[in-house]
Amino acid sequence: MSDTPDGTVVVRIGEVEAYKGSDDPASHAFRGRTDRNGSMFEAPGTLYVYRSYGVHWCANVAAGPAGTGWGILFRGGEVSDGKSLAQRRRGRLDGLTNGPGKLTQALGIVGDDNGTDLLAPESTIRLEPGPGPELVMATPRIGISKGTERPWRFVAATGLTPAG
DNA sequence: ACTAAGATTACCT
DNA sequence: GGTAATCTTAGTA
Repeated sequence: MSDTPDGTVVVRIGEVEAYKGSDDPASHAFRGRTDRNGSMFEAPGTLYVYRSYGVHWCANVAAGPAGTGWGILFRGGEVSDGKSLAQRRRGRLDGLTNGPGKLTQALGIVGDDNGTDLLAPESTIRLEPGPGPELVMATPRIGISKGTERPWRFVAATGLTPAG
């Protein structure tokens, strides 16, 4: 209910995927640093934004020591504040953050935001700590053809396991 | 220089 | 279930 008046969208991230740089054939950083993936090689906390399928923006955070190219892709979450702004950005009322491109659009992140320090208090785009999930489910990552044997997609859950 | 393949989404039948 | 949209990198010539 408490939409922030200054136009802020807050999302509780509930689904991520890990990409381990040169050790991970599914990673954009597997073959080393390029113009596109450079920010993933910066200090941990640096935002890496890439154009997906030539159409959507997807957002990651550099998550390893500088130079490693390790990163975390934000895939989904729940809007906890600023829902009306997220709806306006998405152009619809539902399905606001259930996918990497959708989540990024709901947060208003675009290519120009690539390289932002998500841990700096003055950044307009920030990553902040919050209460952890009750349960984390690990599954293979979505939409990749290599490295599928690694269960590096992590989904927040509560209550009982899928098996019951 | 040219072609193929993507860490996806929305809209069509 | 199928497909268009259309940017970047890698592989081939």
